[in-house]
Amino acid sequence: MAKPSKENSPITEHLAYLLAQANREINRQLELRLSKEGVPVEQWRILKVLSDDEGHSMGELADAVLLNHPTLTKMIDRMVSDTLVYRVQDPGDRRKVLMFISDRGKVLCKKLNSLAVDQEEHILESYGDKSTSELKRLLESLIDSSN
Amino acid sequence: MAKPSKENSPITEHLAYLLAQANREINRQLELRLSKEGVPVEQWRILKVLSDDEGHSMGELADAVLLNHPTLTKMIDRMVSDTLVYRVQDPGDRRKVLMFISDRGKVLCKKLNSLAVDQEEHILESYGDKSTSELKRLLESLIDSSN
DNA sequence: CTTCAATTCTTGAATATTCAATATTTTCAA
DNA sequence: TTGAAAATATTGAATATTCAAGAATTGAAG
Repeated sequence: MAKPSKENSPITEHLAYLLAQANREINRQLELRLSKEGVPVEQWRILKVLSDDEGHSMGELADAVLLNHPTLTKMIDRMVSDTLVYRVQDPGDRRKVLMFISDRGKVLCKKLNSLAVDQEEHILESYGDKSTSELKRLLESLIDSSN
Repeated sequence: MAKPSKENSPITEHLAYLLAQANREINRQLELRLSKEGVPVEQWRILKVLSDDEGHSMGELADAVLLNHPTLTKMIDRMVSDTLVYRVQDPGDRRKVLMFISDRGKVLCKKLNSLAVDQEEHILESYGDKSTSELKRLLESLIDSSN
């Protein structure tokens, strides 16, 4: 009898694949909702992070919203044009730029938040309360264990 | 006392964000290993799917490896140049193209599989057997419930 | 049969992302 | 204090992805 080997297990059994698939699907759904306001998911994340009015450097922000630095810079350029956010040089360390959300950005962010909440509720309905919180817990712990 | 509201929960509590973060991290690790052979994750997925020697249409393949059609076409072009895969017109429906893996592709795929297995084992070690299989189960069920 | 809509894949132009290099400022050791 | 190394953000060129349109084939209604 052949030795069972992990090496030819189908792609669909790999954790990396399942994560990619789930991420793609959930992201697609969220994108669909946010497109009502014509805003990409990444911009919503940026607005949400900046909502604390504390001023975040580009580096912090890039980490928080899961974007590479140059990609973030260019996206922020667009958002500045749209007057959703603005740059301020960090007075304490002039290498840094602090990003802030504008009033217009806050108004938009509120609308986006409620669209996102819609989605989370939709997931809760079809997937269940228990599963959702358990999945969140496991994901957090996976992320933790990867650092 | 203020009504607790989901609308200003931090981004890090959203399922969509946790999935994106976990996916990014696991994918980064996998990428790192596969880069030993100079192959992007998507190409490994393609090779793996084609490993059954059955011949898959571009549409099937695009679904299976989570890529848009035009992106897949261009990636397949590269892989054909590298003689990892080849195209055959479907005799039963000449709109379709059937993709096959070459011998060279199979050799490469084996190496990649063992790099990927390395990673899965690394995850099992740091994250645990129990958590891993429970996470996989929950992800599968989330994907199911989204269709 | 013929024609028109649907399916499948590819292409080219527009857009977005990434890599490597640059500019600026800070840190810190000598 | 000075000078070299590190940290931060941006830029420009190379690369990759996406959108919309196109070409080929099939299906199916009249």
